[in-house]
Amino acid sequence: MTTDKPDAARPGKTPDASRRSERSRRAIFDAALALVSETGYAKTTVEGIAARAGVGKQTIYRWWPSKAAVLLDAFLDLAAQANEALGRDVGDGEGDAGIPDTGDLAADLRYVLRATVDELNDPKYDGPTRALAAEGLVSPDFGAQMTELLMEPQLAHYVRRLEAAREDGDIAPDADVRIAAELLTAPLAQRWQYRDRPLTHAYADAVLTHVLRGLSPRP
Amino acid sequence: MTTDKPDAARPGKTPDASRRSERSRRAIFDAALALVSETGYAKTTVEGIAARAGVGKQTIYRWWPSKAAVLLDAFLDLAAQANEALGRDVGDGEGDAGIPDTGDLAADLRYVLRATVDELNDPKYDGPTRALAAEGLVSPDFGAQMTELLMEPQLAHYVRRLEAAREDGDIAPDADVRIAAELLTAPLAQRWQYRDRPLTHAYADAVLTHVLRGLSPRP
Amino acid sequence: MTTDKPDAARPGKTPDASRRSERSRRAIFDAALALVSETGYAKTTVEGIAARAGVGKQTIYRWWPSKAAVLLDAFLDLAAQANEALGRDVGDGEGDAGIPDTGDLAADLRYVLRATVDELNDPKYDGPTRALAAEGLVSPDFGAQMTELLMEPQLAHYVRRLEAAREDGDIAPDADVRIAAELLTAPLAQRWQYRDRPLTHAYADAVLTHVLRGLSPRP
Amino acid sequence: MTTDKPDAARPGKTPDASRRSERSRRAIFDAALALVSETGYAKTTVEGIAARAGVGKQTIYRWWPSKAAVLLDAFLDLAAQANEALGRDVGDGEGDAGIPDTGDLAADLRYVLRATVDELNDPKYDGPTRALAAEGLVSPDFGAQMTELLMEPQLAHYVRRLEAAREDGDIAPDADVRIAAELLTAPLAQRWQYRDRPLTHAYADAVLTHVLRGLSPRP
DNA sequence: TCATAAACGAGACGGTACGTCGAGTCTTCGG
DNA sequence: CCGAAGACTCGACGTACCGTCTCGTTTATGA
Repeated sequence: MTTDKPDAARPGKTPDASRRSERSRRAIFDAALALVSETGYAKTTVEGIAARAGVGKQTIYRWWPSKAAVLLDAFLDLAAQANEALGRDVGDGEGDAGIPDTGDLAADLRYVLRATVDELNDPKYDGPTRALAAEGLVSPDFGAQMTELLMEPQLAHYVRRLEAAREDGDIAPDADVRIAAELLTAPLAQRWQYRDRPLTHAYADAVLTHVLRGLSPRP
Repeated sequence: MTTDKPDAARPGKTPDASRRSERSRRAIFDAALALVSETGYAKTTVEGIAARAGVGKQTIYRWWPSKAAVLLDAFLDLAAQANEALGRDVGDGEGDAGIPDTGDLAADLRYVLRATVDELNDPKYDGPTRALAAEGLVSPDFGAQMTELLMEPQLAHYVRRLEAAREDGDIAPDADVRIAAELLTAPLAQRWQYRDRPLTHAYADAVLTHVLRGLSPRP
Repeated sequence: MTTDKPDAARPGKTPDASRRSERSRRAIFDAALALVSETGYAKTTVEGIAARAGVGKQTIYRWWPSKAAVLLDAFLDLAAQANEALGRDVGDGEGDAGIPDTGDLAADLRYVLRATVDELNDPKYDGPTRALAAEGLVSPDFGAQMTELLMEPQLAHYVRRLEAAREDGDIAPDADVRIAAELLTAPLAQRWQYRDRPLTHAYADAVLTHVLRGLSPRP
Repeated sequence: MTTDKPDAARPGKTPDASRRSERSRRAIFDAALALVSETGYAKTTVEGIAARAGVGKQTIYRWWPSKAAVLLDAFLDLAAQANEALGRDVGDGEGDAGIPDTGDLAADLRYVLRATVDELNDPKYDGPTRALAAEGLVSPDFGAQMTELLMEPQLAHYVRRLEAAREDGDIAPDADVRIAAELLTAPLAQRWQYRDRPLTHAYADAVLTHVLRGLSPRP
């Protein structure tokens, strides 16, 4: 779930992960998220995180290669905690619970899309999310990690639910579920990114309606 | 077309735009774009741009408030040049030509979507575009400017073409053309951003197909 | 007189000395000397000097290669000022005034040796002098500079005065004036260095007596 | 002979000296001397010594308060070994053997002064000696220890030999033997320190000649 | 047509943060 | 149960850029 695997990834001496201070790790995550929320990503410095966490700078550089990596880990940790709190921690600990399948495709998707909207609007997530997205846009390696750890798992849930729907005959047999998933999520992300129009439940519902219309089986 | 309007916007003494050196302006744009392409946005510095352009640092700070603003202007300038080269410089110089209306909605949209794909895949645009998007994600003011100057005009073209189609009866009268426009462009942007799947003409066509199916008038 | 000649000595870009801020230079000297006196050399940091002088660290590193070099310059400056204050600024500005020649060798030497004792006992000079001597002991290049700029000129004065005395027949014609000069100064320096016995005028006089006895012309 | 007496000197828990590893002690001395000789005092670090000695850092800090103290001990140990090798280890283990008294004062002094010159020129001793002297110059406590343990015993030998000579009538009865001792040793130390002129047997002989001339009894 | 005021190149300045190094302390584990 | 190993906090290092501020040097009107 985490990214701090310097085992073989980074050059130089490899620190002994078994001796790592969990106390410091937590403090660093808390400090990083707090600072990004309070002052924005650009003004958040490694030095600041260390000071706020009551930790030596070296303890950060020992375990992460960059500010962005710290934040990604902190964010993943946050997400993991959230899932755990939901009592839905299933399977291999990968966390996310998937999309419910009540038999009513529209209702199920509406539920998760609205949840996504709420999350994107939550200031607690907004700052860090923007920071990560920005970093991922600009640095390919980091972006690859984000896509793999955050984005694709998310899309996979949609794909699975849509596949189930296709088997149930709820959507056209020739529909491309991957594309359908992207049609559902991308517009929300774009509104969030552009910031010029409100990102609301109503908007999510409208997107859903249009997409489902295109997926419905022909008579 | 450009953003350098310190006339009333910035505090302090206003430089006399009429005496501005066009030579320096061009050199700064070229240097900025080159450096972003070559070394990435993060490693591009104002000092570096100035050195490469053979220009004093102050000449940059005199006309732009930040590295991002320079790049945005450089990018807009690049786009303007591209449009001019196409011989389509119409109207007030806003440049973009809009979406052709041949009567065949699918064909028209396919054309522009494919062009968008090509542009996103062009390394000349990729670096600066990512840099700008990243900056916009993280700094609201800058993002607002980007949305207003780059994104919304783009979406507006889709909206206009789709409205025309609706009047022609090519799509359902109750379709929300704004949402339709977002459904068309957002998935492409997302693929470009995620970087884990190829962004191809075929993909654009598939997205188009799915969206149009949802828009088609009911019999 | 000063050491800051990066013209050809240091690698990288050479700063333009003509644009140098005299204000900063003075502030750095003052801060450096004050800190060394107050807290000792080891606890004096470049960062501390910069802060105390109200100067950016880079402004120090731009002009000096190390803490020790700053201090050497500060010290030379101090000495130059002292000489200037004495109204004895003669010749090429090298400052030092030489040893008086009243015709009475013993009296002349006693005068300067006692002055040296006073200087070594002056807390204002003690700290910086020890710091410089320590640095010179350990780093050959720096030591060479010190010897050349501080020590040898000093010895040269004694040598000149002794040569005059030899010509006057005040000391044996076969006496080695260089060695005599070293015999006069080295014991004082050693007492100062060892710190376990007081360095007094009486001591200087006693050394002088013994040395002169060895130099006196045989009857 | 050694300095490691944390018994009452240092705060905190006193380690049990009886269980101390002689193996580690030796390894630390060897490593310290080797590193100082090879890379200089400033670049020698406690971490480096520990690594080279195959010893934990704590094992050094348990027994010595500072890098300089380690080196002083190592140096004293080296000197003790040298004396032992000469088979002259007499008395309380203080080591040094004193100056021979063959009846020929000049010859005896020449012998030890030349030996001193050789020692100062020996690269094995040069590095550590400079390091210790530098530290002693700058930190009074350490300097006091050095003076007491290294310098004064040395001078005492000269004083004793000169007193014997005075009793034998070889030098003037009113000569100050302490000052004479300093006149003999200080110039050598100074040449070694200044490094700009060769420190040779001839130089030692010349110093000796001048000093003895001053000491000789008046006819 | 030239005087003069501006924009310009250059780059030193006071700062902030970087990423690294070592000091000295504290904890864990193996012989 | 000592000692190697090494992670920890702390603080300074020397570097890179930031954005501001002079410096002469063009340059391009407008008197």
